[in-house]
Amino acid sequence: MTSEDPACTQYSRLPSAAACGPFSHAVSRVARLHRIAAGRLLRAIGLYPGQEFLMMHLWDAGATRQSELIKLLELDPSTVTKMLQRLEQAGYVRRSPDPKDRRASLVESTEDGFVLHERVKAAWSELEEQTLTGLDPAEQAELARLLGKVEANLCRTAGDEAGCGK
Amino acid sequence: MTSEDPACTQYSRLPSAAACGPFSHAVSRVARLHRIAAGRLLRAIGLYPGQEFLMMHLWDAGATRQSELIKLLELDPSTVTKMLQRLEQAGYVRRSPDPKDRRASLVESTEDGFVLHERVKAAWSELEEQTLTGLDPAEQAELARLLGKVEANLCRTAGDEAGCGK
DNA sequence: AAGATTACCTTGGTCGGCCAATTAATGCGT
DNA sequence: ACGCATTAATTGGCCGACCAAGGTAATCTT
Repeated sequence: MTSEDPACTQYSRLPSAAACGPFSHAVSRVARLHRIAAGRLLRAIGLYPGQEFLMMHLWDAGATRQSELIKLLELDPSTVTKMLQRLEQAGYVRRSPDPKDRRASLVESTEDGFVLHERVKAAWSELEEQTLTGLDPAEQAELARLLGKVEANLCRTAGDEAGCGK
Repeated sequence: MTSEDPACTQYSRLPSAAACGPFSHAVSRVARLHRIAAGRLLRAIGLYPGQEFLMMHLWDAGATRQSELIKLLELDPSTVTKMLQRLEQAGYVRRSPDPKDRRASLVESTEDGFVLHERVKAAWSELEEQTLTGLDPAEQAELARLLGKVEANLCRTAGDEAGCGK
């Protein structure tokens, strides 16, 4: 293990990226690391990053219309379709046609799916702890506040074209 | 300032995700929105999100060994390979065998690639502005500091297994 | 010098995510 | 009632990103 390039936190010799948009750069890096951490934790319980959100909604709300999931997760319809196909094949999810609307389909967690609930909660707690280690409550609150502002910013600029605003 | 969260984030009726890991959830959302914003800006100039980092390094440092790019970008080797294949086919990048090491290959930006430089810088400035709108300098500094801590956290937990800490 | 190890890159597979275009069902307007 | 727009979901294509395996070249070991 050579410690040649502590690539994680060296802003010393960053490329133009840092000069152009240090925050965007930081956000990208944190996002990637966070995703990796989530992926590692979720893999152990048989899910891929992204799927846990969908399952959480299902655990939370029971049978849900697919279009509702799309709105809730703010994802592309095709993304949800494929995710559901995989989750269904994995046995964590069941889809049935909505009797009220024959073009819609209702999604719900299977028994196997519910089994994951506790493990996913544990994994997320672990992830949360990994993320926030060393941040005192005041810092956490400030981070939450600032992330909220950034999210609102990005959401607004994204919203004028495609549906972010629920 | 409280949970008046406009449109995008209704923390009021969030699923278990928020209860389990509000920060992880926020990070995921910000990451996704940020990526979307970047994608929208980059698309207009012929790049996909992620490629701009690679090009920036090339513009910055000239001909670079592929393995160096992998270390710099902290990406999987196969990711870089495929990205380069696409960038090469798009005409933005040129690869040549390294005379010093016949298994390595040197990557450099083409003329067409350099043309993108200014536009990418502009796009990133725009992205940075979109991200940080409404944050005063003190908030920006605090956000940078906190993101740095989070990054270090995630980097550390990622490092004990695979290649973040090099 | 021959063999084992490591480094560099590629291929093939999987997933999340997007867009564009399609089909099917519902609803609305006249 | 009929036609037309809207909504629900799917398919196919593309890209970023990961892992697992593989092949070749350089280097270290013996």
